[in-house]
Amino acid sequence: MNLFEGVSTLGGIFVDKEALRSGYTPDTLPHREEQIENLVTILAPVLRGEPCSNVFIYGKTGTGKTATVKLVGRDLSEMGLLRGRGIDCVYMNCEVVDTQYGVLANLANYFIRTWQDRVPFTGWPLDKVYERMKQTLDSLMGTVILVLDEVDKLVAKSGDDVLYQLTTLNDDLVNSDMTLVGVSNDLRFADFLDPRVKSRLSEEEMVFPPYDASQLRHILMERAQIAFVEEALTEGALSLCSAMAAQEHGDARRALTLLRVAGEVAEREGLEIIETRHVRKAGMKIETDRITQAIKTLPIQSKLVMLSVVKGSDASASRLTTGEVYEIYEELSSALAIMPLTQRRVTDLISELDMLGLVNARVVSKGRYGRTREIETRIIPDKARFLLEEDDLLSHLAEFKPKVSQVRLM
DNA sequence: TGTCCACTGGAAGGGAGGGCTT
DNA sequence: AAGCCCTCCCTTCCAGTGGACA
Repeated sequence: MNLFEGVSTLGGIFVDKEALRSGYTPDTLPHREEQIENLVTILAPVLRGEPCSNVFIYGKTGTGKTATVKLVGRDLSEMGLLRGRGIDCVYMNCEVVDTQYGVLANLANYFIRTWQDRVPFTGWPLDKVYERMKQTLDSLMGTVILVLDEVDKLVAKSGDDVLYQLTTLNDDLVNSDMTLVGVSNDLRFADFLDPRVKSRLSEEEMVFPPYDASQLRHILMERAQIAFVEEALTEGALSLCSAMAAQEHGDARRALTLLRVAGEVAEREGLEIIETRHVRKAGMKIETDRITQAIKTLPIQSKLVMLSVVKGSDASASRLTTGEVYEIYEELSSALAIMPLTQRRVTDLISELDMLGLVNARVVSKGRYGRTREIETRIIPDKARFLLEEDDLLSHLAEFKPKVSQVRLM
């Protein structure tokens, strides 16, 4: 008997699952008509071969910023083609490309077709990369719209030098011109920029408000029609999805993921209909998957710090201070015979764990007894321990009890 | 009101690792 | 092979800080 004999050839619940994924760009974006029109007006001069203003777009995650920019970019390039104007829309996510070198090299490589001419991912001096990028763009004799998504991540990591370079690029270009579209979900981001960069980058500003529950419901309904077979989605499940996402600052991306996972859960149960319980299950599954993934992919030192927090909170009811976590960390390091990092570095790792949502760390002042951070795990300790001890190296620490926390118990 | 603790978090810089150029 | 550049991870140094306590 074949192992796949029992698997149905019919799609089950889904017709086109892609419609619920974050990379999908639909043909219409409900409740973003105003923003789309705005962006079209700003970028329209490009079609007449005139320069247009740089744009800065703000809005929380899942408010349709990226989808709007991609949709407008796609139509603009198409219209350019029809009218015989070369318009290229280059999209870059600065969470992935987060260095000056990376942005310049990727921009150049987007247009370079031959391997031997491409900019290597490291190795060249920056001015050489800039020069190659400039030449490449100039040889296009057209317009480039560069979209820098999550641009705040780029600036946080590499400063605003690259933005300055890009905003002044037009002065260096003879045959082509470039327009920058910066996208950020941090509203105060521009305040930290060099004033020259700020004024050049935000010639036009747009703000994307969060969706409310009824708007989310409408968006989900439209996508569900593409994604699911008819009648697969119940009213209750739809409402619950939009309500849950509306609670999380109106995040449409989350709502769509919730719907997709709910569909997968129902499908796995062999059902052809999605009910509210599937949405609830999906909500829990997404969160567990996120945590599992986050812990498993931590570098070893971060895992060790995380384990120190878990072992520390095992032994003590009160929250741990940075100093206590570091003492446990030192013990664990010596048990594994690895060189411990400095406390300074460990504080940074704790901040990273905090940002990943794996621990809670807040700065408190204990007056005479100093200023420190109070740290506690945000995950069920047994679950965290289980995931951490899956690491070969850390599995040796399963029975290890730190001395420090034993002292604290008395 | 001033002191002092236990850090926080910024800045600078070292060095390993990846890759290019000559 | 030597010299250079950039990024990443880390250390070292140190000014700054909130609030309990004397």
